[in-house]
Amino acid sequence: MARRRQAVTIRHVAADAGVSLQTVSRVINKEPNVRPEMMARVQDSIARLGYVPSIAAQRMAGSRSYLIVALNDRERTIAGWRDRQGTDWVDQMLLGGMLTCAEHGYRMIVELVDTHSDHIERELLAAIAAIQPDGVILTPPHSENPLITRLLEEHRIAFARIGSRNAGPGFAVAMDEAGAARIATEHLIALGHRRIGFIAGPDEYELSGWRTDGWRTTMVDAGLPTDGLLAAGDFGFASGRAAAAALLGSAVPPTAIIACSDQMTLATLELARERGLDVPGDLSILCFDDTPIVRFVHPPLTAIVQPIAEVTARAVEQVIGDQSGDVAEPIIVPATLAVRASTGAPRSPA
Amino acid sequence: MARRRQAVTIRHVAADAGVSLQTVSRVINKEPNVRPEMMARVQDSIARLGYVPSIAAQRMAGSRSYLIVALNDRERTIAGWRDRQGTDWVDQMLLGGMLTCAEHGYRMIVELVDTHSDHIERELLAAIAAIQPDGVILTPPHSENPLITRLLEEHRIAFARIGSRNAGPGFAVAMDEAGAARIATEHLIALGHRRIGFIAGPDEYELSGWRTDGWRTTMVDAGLPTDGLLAAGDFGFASGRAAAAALLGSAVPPTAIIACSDQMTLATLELARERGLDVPGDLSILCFDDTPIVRFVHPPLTAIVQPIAEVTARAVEQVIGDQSGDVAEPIIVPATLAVRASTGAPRSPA
DNA sequence: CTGAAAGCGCTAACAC
DNA sequence: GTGTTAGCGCTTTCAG
Repeated sequence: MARRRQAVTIRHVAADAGVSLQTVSRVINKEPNVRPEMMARVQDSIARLGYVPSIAAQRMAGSRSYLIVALNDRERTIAGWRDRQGTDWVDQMLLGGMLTCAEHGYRMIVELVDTHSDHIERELLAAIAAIQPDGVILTPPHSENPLITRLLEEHRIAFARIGSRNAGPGFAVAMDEAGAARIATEHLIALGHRRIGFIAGPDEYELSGWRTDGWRTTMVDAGLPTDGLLAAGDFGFASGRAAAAALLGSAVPPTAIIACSDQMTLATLELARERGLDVPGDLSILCFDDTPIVRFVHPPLTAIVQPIAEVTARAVEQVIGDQSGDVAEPIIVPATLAVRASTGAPRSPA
Repeated sequence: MARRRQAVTIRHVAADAGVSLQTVSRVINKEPNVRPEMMARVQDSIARLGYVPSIAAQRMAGSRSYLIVALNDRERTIAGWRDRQGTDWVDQMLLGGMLTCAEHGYRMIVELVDTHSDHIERELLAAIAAIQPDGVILTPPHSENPLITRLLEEHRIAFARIGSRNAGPGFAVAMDEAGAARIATEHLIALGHRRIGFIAGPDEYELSGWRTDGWRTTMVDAGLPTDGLLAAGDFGFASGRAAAAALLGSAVPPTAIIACSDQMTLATLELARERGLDVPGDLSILCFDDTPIVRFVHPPLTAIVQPIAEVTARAVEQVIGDQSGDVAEPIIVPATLAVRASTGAPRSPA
């Protein structure tokens, strides 16, 4: 390795433009109180010399590091990568996060830490000490981890909690779960369905409740029944099968089912197929997560598209723009619906 | 934002342990010539105080930045994320890259730059100046971009070229394309196929040639014919369809086809289906890329699994360990085969 | 509005 | 073996 030194530093620029270091610094940081004429001269030198400030030096001198850390759960993230099921949560996070960071001259560093671990505080502190990020983006399940949020708060590092709506330290940025459930339900109602089943997620996740509420409210608003149309799962395949079996086994089974995870939806599809139900003729199926697997199955599933990229982008904006102090309202980003072949009008009007 | 300062610095540690800054520095950097007793004392202080060196300060003082930049093509990467086809190239890169970096106390920063752009040099220089990475991992198509490799070489930054085998500056780390083609071909031969078609990629990509060679050599070694069994595509769906049509339209059509991209393979599958060919009964199909889409299609496709994570891990190791000077041989990582339902014994022995 | 001085946390080079 | 000195590139004071 070469002993590397900055090729062109602020000193070169200052010399070239015939001004002091300080003036160059002011121009770089877009500070006021610089004559346009000076500014132009300095910027010209910067461009000509191809000068770019060293973030290490900037950080050292007490300014920003222009680094944002995206904190992901180690176990979960690695498992997702190893399984290769095509889940692109991280990719969408990068899409929204990196590009937004870049727009503001920042960079994003992905950091994996164990949520369960008792030394999570040490891990986080080490990352903060080493990187000295200007902000941190928390992803589930870190977003709700008080050990983490407290630490960040104490260290006065701006952070956002993705998937969280609770007020509290840091910015909460989440998808509109209830709204998504409403969109899904309304889509089915518009197709003519009246008995719409809902396979909810586990209670541990707050979002499960929001989604269920969204479905229920929409049904009630439309004057439709909800009794016997709600079943709970744990996001896993087996639980989805059981829930679907319960719904389809009732006296007057639903003509459509919304399931809150791709696995539960696939389970529902499998069960429907086994029972000789045509999809969507006999049963419309709607998935609450637009993973690739959901698109390549037959028929391709109508699905709620989670705006991960958008949510992350908003989170980054908040963190970068942090005019700290004001307790911001949670930011809620709307979801959209990808209509595919698994939903259609019920064959026999219910 | 708080004006943040390092909570606990090398100075605190030195004071706590009652030694000089330099001694602490030596311990941190595992330098020799420190008495075990001193070392223990310092390490105790470090642990107790929870000290972690600031990479900014380390870098400033002329040491390493412990940062590795993974340079990806902007357009391509973003398109992949937006399309959401489930391609997990980036994820696999992160899996291999981040974990290997972490093992060595490094961190990986993903950087997107435009290959086509004429200001690519400026973009790269800006990234280098800002981040001052200790190494760079080049991914296709950057790996073969002389503008990039020359720049890196001039700046004496260690780098690896993923997917490249040419000697030259930087470390070349690639999948064993020929070996993969051999594995694929041998798998089909073992099943009893004698007429095995091959849909190659475009010539612009060197790997196309390596794969074709692997197939041809294996066929010849087995005493099997290759005439009329090779067709070329451009990795896209349409070209794959045309190539498959050409192969299947010949006087004695192949009983198996290997296609060099998922799109071309899917095109082959579609064509087979349209022609009423049973897969794998009438036609075995093997894909040269194990993307999620390939796994969820019916039947799931037997596919070559590209060891992206492993390749990236090796690339990072090379870059970090860079004992520069020695022109290292290209590192070739073997591929594996995921056997699924799209390949089987030919119905009628050819 | 601009400049000069001091120092961020750490390591290289040199003393002892 | 260990400590001391000087500075990395930049921004923060504080003067002019």
